[in-house]
Order: sequence, then C-alpha cells, then structure tokens
Amino acid sequence: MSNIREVSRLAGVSTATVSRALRNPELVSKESQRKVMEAVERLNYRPNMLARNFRSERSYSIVILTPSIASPFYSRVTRGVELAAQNRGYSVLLGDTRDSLRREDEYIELVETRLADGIIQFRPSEENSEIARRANFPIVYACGCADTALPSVRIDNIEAARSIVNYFLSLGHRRIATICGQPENPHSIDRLVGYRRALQEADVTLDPELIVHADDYSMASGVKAGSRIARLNDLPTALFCMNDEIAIGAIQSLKRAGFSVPEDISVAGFDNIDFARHYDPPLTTIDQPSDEIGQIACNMLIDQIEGRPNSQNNVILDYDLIVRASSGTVRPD
Amino acid sequence: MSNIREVSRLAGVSTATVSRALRNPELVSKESQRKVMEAVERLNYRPNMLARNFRSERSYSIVILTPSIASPFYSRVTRGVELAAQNRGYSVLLGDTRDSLRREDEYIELVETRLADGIIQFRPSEENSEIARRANFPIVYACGCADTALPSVRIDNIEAARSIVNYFLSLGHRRIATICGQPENPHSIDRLVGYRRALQEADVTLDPELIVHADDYSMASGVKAGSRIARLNDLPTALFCMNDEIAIGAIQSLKRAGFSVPEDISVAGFDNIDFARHYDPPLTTIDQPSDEIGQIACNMLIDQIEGRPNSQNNVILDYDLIVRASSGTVRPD
DNA sequence: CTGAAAGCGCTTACAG
DNA sequence: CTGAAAGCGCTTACAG
Repeated sequence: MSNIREVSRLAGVSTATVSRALRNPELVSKESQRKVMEAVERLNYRPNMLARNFRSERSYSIVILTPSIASPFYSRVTRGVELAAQNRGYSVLLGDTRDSLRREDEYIELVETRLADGIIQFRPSEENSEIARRANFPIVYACGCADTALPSVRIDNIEAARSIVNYFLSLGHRRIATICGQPENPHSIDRLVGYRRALQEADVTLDPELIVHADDYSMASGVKAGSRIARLNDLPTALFCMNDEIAIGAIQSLKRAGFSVPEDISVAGFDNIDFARHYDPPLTTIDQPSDEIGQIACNMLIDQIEGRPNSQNNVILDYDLIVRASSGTVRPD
Repeated sequence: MSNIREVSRLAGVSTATVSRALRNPELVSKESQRKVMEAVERLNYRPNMLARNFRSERSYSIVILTPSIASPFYSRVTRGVELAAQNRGYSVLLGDTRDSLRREDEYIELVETRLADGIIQFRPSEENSEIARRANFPIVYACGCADTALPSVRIDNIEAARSIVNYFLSLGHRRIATICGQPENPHSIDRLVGYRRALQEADVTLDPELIVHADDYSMASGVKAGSRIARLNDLPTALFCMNDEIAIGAIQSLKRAGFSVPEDISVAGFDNIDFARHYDPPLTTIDQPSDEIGQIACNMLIDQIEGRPNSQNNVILDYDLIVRASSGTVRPD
C-alpha cells in the first residue's frame, strides 16, 4: 500500500501539498494539483482513512439504533438514513438493539470511543435510556413522539390516530375498538390519546372493553389480540390497530373466527408497510413518509456533527390516510 | 477527553503498561492491572478507537452489501450478521446497493481505504461485479448460488426448488407453472434447473407457457406475473414462485381473477418471510435458515480477516419445506 | 513484568 | 501557493 510520502516524492512536492491537493484543491496551484493527481494515478494511491479519521478526530460514521432491523417500517427509515449519509460522505453503522438496553449501551460505546460521530435513535422512548442520561453527543430521534429538548423528526401520532377514528366515525361506525402495543410504549400512548379524543369529540362513550393491548407490535401479537376482539360478546364494527403488523394478525384471527373484513368489521393499521396494499383485504392505514423521516434525521444529525446551525429542532412531517378495502361503511344491523 | 498518558500518570506506570493492561491483561502484573483500572475508573477514560484502529491497521468493521435493506429476507440475514459481528467485537456498515454497481463500488471503496476489513456480499452474482475483479480482500458470499472460489454460505437452491415441485407432483399435480425472477438472476437460474429436473424425472412434458419471468422479486412484479398466469387458457393446477413476495402478489392476482387458492390452484413461495404464515391463505414455502446464514458468513469473514484457517470454504445449509394452506391436492377435473 | 522510544499516515498552524 | 515540522493517541519491538 502506498502512502502520502511516496506520492509526494513521485510528484516532487511536499506531503502537505499532497494532502491539500486531495482534500482542499482550492489551496493548491493547478500545476501542483496536476502533478499530485498524476502520481496518485500511477501509484494507485488510496488514502488511509484510518489515519485521516484519527488525525481529524472524526469517524465520518453514524450509528442507527433500531429495535429491529427486520421491521418493515424501520428498515425503510433506515434506507432513507443510509441514502442521505452516503450523499454526505458518511457511513452507517447498524445497531440492532433487539429492545435490549445492554445492547443499546454497547452501541453508545461506539460514540464514546470515537468510532461514531453521532446517533439516530428510532426507539420512541427516552425514559430509562442510557442515551438520555449521557447524551452529550450529537443525537436525533426519528419516528418518536412528543417533542423533546433533543432534535427529532416524526409525524403527529395523536392527530394521525384521530384522523383514522374520525374516518371510521364518518362511515357511521360508533363501536370502534383499538389494539395498542404495550401500555408504556410512547406510540401506543400517543395514538391512544388520538383515539380517545376523536371518540369524545363525537360524543361516543368509551368502552374500556374495546381497548386491547398487544404484547408487542408483531403479527403474532396481532393474532392473539385479534382473537380477543373476535370473542367479544358484541363485536365492534371497526378496529384501529396501531401498526400494520398487528392489523394483519388481527384480520387473520377475525377471518378464522368466521368474520368478514370489512363486511362484519372494518380494520385499519398504521405505517403503510409494503404488505399493506397486498394483503387480503388491502389495508386501510396511515402512510408515514419513512424515507423522508430517515433522510431528514440523517441530515439534521450531520449538521449537528459538523456544527452547522439547525433551523429547526423538532420536525413534524405530514402523514396520509390511505383508504383501502379493509374498511367500509358500518354494517346495517 | 482523557488519554492514555493521563491514565499512566495517575496510575504511576508507563503508557505501555496501560495499553497492555487494557488489551492484554495477561502481560501485566496484578498490581499494575489494579492501578490502571483504578485510574481508568477515576478519569472515566475511554480509549480512542480511532487511534487504536489506525495503529493496528484494522477498522474492526465489515460491510454488508445488500440489494435492499428493506427486503424481508435479506434483513433477517443481516440480523444474523450483526449478531455475530457484535459478539466478536466488530461493527457492521450498511451497504444498500439498490442494485447499482456504482453504489456497490462506493462501498468497496470503504475496504480499499481501510474503513472496513472485509465484505459480506448478498447479491448472488459475481458476474460484472467490481468485487470479483478486485477481490483481493476478505469477502464472503451469503445466500448465493453455485460454489465459487471465494467463500460462501448458502442453501442448495436447485434441490430446494426440486423438492417443492416434487411435493406438488406427490399431490397429483402435473400442470405446474413457475414464476421466476429476471432470467439472468442466479437464483432464478438455479431454481429453474430444479423445477425442470423434477418435472423431467416425473416424465412431465415441459410447457414453456408455464414458465413466466417477473421483472424482479417484488410483490408488485408478482401481481403482474400472476395476472399472466390467470389469463392462460388452461390454468395450471400448481404454481411455484421463486420467492414469497412474488407468491403473495401472484395470489392477489389469482384471487382477483376469481380463482381460489388452493382449490383452483396451489401456490408455493420461497424464503419463508414472516408474512408467509400470516397471508391468506398461509403460504407453503421453503424455509431458509436466514439467521444462521448470516452468522456463519460473518464468522467466516472474521476468521479470514484475522488469518485463522477456515475448515470449510463453501458451506451449504439445510432448508425446510413448510407446508401451509396455500397448497393442496389437485382439483378433480 | 516494565519502560523509553519509535512510529503508524495523515493534517495543519506557522513561516516564508 | 508551498514546505518543514509537530503532533494526533495509541501499540509494540526492544532492552532490561
């Protein structure tokens, strides 16, 4: 492997000039530039980025902390992050925390030991988070909930949930159930607020029996929760699930129990993952701008790392209500 | 940020001893070890990994080259890689190539500039690949096809495809269609060999009309290809799709065309993504040990990086045929 | 088991 | 616009 000294010798200039020609060509004469490039070419020189990073005290890497890289929704946000990072010359380190604080800690370690310049956190909660305690490094929360002192990019979960329930109400539904994630999950909390608010505004009495908590946001949990809905004495006419996986699992249970969607019960999800449009029936859901969330979060983080002033600290993006065949007007009794 | 010199001063030993105590405690006396640890504690010292990596000419990072991070199958393999990497003290850099050779090149750059120690390549083809040309660095092919001179971890795609078609044959099917990916895609090539072989062995004449090529491995392409199947004059009684996404899209088209699965036509996929079991009908498919593929590939790569002898160069893992409700005995004519 | 010292390959403040 | 030189924070061969 050739180094900068060999290049400087071959080009007949100093190593300083080589370094400048490579990183700040505007500081160097055309002639020097030409000689350096020629030498670089002839030696097939590649700069040792390990040295460069060490010298400049930057890793040019960021860490993504995701509860699961295999999540259809988060993996799309990740794609957005990766695209923006590559455009700005940064690499993305994958931090699959599997909801374990220990694993999360090991990734925070990367920033503390300089192997990463900052973190994008997908997990919506700051509570109990080592990050919150130690956050003296660049960080951006993506897909989170309420505004924090720390930078964030997200949609308004309360409003999005409210718009789904309002949509059900507009179809004549009054008995509207919901399947949340874990009670302490911030997404569940926010979306439940939206659910409650819409019903209150429509003067529909809340029936606690219609609020079911799933164990997590997986399809398997959706199946379990859905079968609880199916066993209710008086089946609700509509069901709002707090993500698409739960909705898919719930629909599977409802169908198995002999109900038709949407004839017996309308169902909606949240996120608009790729499968939503291909399910049977295709799923009514909230489309989150996942790619955009990722890109904006990444650019905000890199701005922070590079010390550029950020115009906004908490970015809230628009969502779309996507109506598909899993929902319809209330069945006549 | 404190450095090794401050630690050595506080501990009353040399920087060499601090370095040894931290990386090779067995080279250091118990007493020195204790003093160093105490100083580390008091200063809350974290080693600068940028310096360590530079010095040791290792990045302790590997790159994953994946056609799409958002693919349900590849993201599970990625999870396996990430788990094994973390266990061995390596980080994983995400390389979403989006099937672009230019983007792939930019990630190979990471190895050439020392920011990564090796590559795990998911794309099955070596053809036209910059990697194949330049491959003078540690690399492992995961989920690929035929054996290569380079290390690889995979299942036997030919056999897996053959076992699906044999299963259809055992149910009495004779008119068995298939939807492949692009004709030049190695997975398509191998699985088509298996399809042909099974039919030939059963003395079933190949009907070229029953071999349909999708534009890619997406659900949208499955929808398109499925509608071509649905328009055939004589509907096949079974359909083997070369991945689960295509199968899901195809089933959607078949249902829209008024056919029942499996009553009118049995359908099988490939990969056993999470959605397979939750689709309607649940999908018969080939289960690939995705997590294991990722973990083994990662360990092979790190062995290569660290210069450990590898017992095996081409690892072939077992697959499982998972029978679910999307397939059944041939319909009586 | 320990320390003094060289050096990894760059970047950059300084002087010209 | 350019070069000589210092130095980033470690690791490790060497000598003791």
